Amino acid sequence: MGRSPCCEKAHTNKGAWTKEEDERLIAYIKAHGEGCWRSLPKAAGLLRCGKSCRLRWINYLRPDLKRGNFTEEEDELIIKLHSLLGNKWSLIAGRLPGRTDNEIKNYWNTHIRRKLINRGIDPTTHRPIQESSASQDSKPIQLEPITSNNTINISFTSSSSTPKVETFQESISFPGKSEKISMLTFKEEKDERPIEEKFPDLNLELRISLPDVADRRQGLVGEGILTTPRCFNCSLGMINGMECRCGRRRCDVVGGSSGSGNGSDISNGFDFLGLAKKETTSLLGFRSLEMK
DNA sequence: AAGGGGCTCAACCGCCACGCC
DNA sequence: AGGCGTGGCGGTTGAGCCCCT
Repeated sequence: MGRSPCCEKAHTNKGAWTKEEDERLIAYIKAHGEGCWRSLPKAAGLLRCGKSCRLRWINYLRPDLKRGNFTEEEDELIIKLHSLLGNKWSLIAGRLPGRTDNEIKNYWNTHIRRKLINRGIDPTTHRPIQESSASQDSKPIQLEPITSNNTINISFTSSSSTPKVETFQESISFPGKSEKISMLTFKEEKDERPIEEKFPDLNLELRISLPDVADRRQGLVGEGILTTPRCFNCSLGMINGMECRCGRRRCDVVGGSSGSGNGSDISNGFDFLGLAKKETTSLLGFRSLEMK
């Protein structure tokens, strides 16, 4: 027995959305809010799968989407975030207001990959292509916090291993935001041991200062998409937990983020990538930072 | 003008995580 | 604890467009 289909495929439309379908979906979400995607198509009078409705809304119809070309700043930010996170498109999208994971994924595959290859950089490993293909002897790793306001601190410390390293300091700025990531990168020298073995008591900590979300929230309220301003945690997608300060809950959410709960609140010590879903600590799960 | 190849990006598919019962 | 339903994510596909010959 295979998996049961997510919806009754025999009675659903597929392929490109028509203008009328778009209008129906927008009207329904404006009236009733996002969420409960499975029942939405029927309620909205759409012959579409709930997933398809969700995708259409998130990737195309949301009012806070930024259409148009990526800027050079956004390019560089995507590259740096990708070097840090790998193909975690939703996390990357969470740091680019108005951009969707699908959009960034497409843009990466069509533009940035080629751009990096032209620069002689392997788009997967972010290392020079010759070096990358020759060996796996150096891994870019971020370490040691650079603490100040408006800065993401990324710590990577080990008390028991002291590899010989070259260090680089790098900053990632966020377009239209005051925050930036500062990090040091080091290259290890010919150490073939797996990362867990090299850093047995690995301590990963990600924090970020309060991003400026007022403009986005204001826009949604102005559009009539949000009935009340959401608390910061809700605006980051952390809608369903103790973090919520405005009482909003899943299915009570109207409009909002791409659904990828990213971001942080430095005052509470949330992980800036929204990776610690259950445990609201600032420590990241190791799986979330797995290196590809 | 035609057609073939490459590119773009919206949409789909399958899997996984999480919450609820 | 485990099954089920649902939402979310990343990889892939394919229609439409563009450019070159």
